[in-house]
This record gives sequence, C-alpha cells and structure tokens, in this order.
Amino acid sequence: MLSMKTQYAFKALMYMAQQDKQRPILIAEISEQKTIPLKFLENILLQLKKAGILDSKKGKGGGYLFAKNPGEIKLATVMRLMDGPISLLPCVSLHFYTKCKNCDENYCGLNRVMLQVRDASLAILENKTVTDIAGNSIIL
Amino acid sequence: MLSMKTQYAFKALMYMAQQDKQRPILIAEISEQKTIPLKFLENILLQLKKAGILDSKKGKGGGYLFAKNPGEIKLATVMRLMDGPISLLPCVSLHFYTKCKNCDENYCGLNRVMLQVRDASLAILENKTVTDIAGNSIIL
DNA sequence: CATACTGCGTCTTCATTGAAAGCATAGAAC
DNA sequence: GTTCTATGCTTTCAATGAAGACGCAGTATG
Repeated sequence: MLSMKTQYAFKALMYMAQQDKQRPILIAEISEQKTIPLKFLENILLQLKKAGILDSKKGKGGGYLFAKNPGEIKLATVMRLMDGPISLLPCVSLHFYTKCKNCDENYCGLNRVMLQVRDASLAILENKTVTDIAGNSIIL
Repeated sequence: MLSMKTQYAFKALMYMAQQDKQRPILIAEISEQKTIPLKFLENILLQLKKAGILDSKKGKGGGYLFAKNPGEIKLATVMRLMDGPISLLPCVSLHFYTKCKNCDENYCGLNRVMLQVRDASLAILENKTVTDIAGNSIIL
C-alpha cells in the first residue's frame, strides 16, 4: 500500500494541476481543500520542490507552482520520491536494488515472478503522468 | 515492498516444496537453512497453518507439512495473509476495500490508474503458486 | 511411565517509521 | 516595516515490523 505521504502528494499534485490559471497556490489552500495536515503537506511539497518537480515563491502572492509540466511528471517518479522502491522485493528493484542473501537470483523463482509484477506495474506507472490523473475526464 | 514476514513466508514455503519426500519439516531446519529468526518463523508458519495452508505434527518426528497441494497455494493468498492488501490504495482493494474521503471514485483519475496496476499485478499473483516459485527450473 | 522432542502461547522488547505538531527563521511584496 | 508565505529545525506520538524470553502442551519412543 502507498503511504499517506504518497497519497497526499498525489492529491496535492492533482489539485494543483486542476487549477485553471497557473498562479502560485498556497499550501494552506491545498491543505484545506484536500484535508491534508498542514505541516505534513509542507514537508511533502518541499521534497517535491527539491526534486525539481515543483517551485515556490515566498512572500505575499507566493505559493507553489509546477517547475515541470504536469504532463512530464510520471507517477512512478513521485512514488519513488515519497515511498522508495516500487518493486515488491529489493532484489528486483531498478532504482533501489540490493542483493538478497542466501539467494541466487538466477535460480530464484520468486525473483522471476516479482520481476514480472514490477514490469507490469511500471509499464503503467512510468507512462501515466499527473495530467492523466488530474483530468476530469469522462467515465467509460 | 513486501515485509520481511511475507518474504520469510515465501522462502519457507519454497524450501518445503523443494524437499523430495513429504516428511514433516522442522521449524528449526527451515530457520537454519534460510537464516530466518526462529521465533518469527514460528509465528509465520502458525499463521499459515491457521489459514489452512500448512499442517503440523507435534512431538518427535513432528514438524510442518503442506495441508494443500503447493500447486494450489497462490502467491496472492500468502501475501494477503501476511501483509494485507496487495493494492496500492484502499479504495481499489478487492479484499480490504475502504472508501477514501473527499474523493468520488467515479471521477478520481488516481483510482483508475491504481485499478489498472492492481489488475496487472493480480493477473500474475493470482496465477502463480508455490510450485511455480519452488521449481529449480531452467533459466531462459 | 518417563524423557526427549517439537510445536504452541503469551508476554515483552526494541527500533523504525509513518504521521504529525510547535516554534522560530528567511524572504518577498506592498 | 509590516504582513504574508515558505523554510528549517526539533519534538512527539502511535503504530508496527521484527524479534527474543520463557514456559506449556502434545506426541513418539524405549
């Protein structure tokens, strides 16, 4: 399961992407509209800024802005930033690989299955962006 | 990521399925061979027993046995037993569903994506069994 | 029957981390 | 220089993952 942190990050990014005009958006506004604890949200947005996804402006009229186009922000990227590995096992992780002890990956059946799961998940998460989840699109 | 508990459960089940003769297998033997903390393993195996996956025999010559054919034990079942939901969000979980607040699932883009991920993952995890991961099969 | 063997139950601990809250600082606009 | 807003730092609190200690219960073997 995704942590609250990741879920909040997605909610916040969706909210920001749904605004018509690209004006700086207050942390407090997102917090209120999406019922996310204010200080927790601050940390999340800050982390997204440090990762180059968001930008911020201080002072009056300040707030958060997208640093990248929402259509270029992959869901997988956000998840890795917040929660770490997407894979179910360390030994099948692309970005956070660590070898498991007592296990030759070439012969480990579990490894092979989890690779499949990873690939299936990433095929989706690497191709969907914030724009995709923000759209008030038609229900099919 | 899967918890240690789930990983240990898989390792133990693989080890048991790999034994030629179906004799009762000692907790201590699995613990030693797979370097799994003994008491932690006890709990895991016990839980698998209560779920009807394993059976046990006490006393001399005792140990753990399969209650079901390893080919009938789905990976998804083991994961749900140990870790709970396989889905990334509560609102897309089949077995552990809970509604998310401030979110109409019919209009939530995140919900739709996570449904896809869930379906892709389950397509694999519901169809792979302990037999599949235990096989010393040929590498392709 | 006795003893060794092996699983079962309960309780406790310990570290990590998820999930916040408080308070003080820095920077920008007016 | 005052107000608005983000940033930094510290602390807390609860939950849970990950064990370890100790003792009980049931079964085989001689």
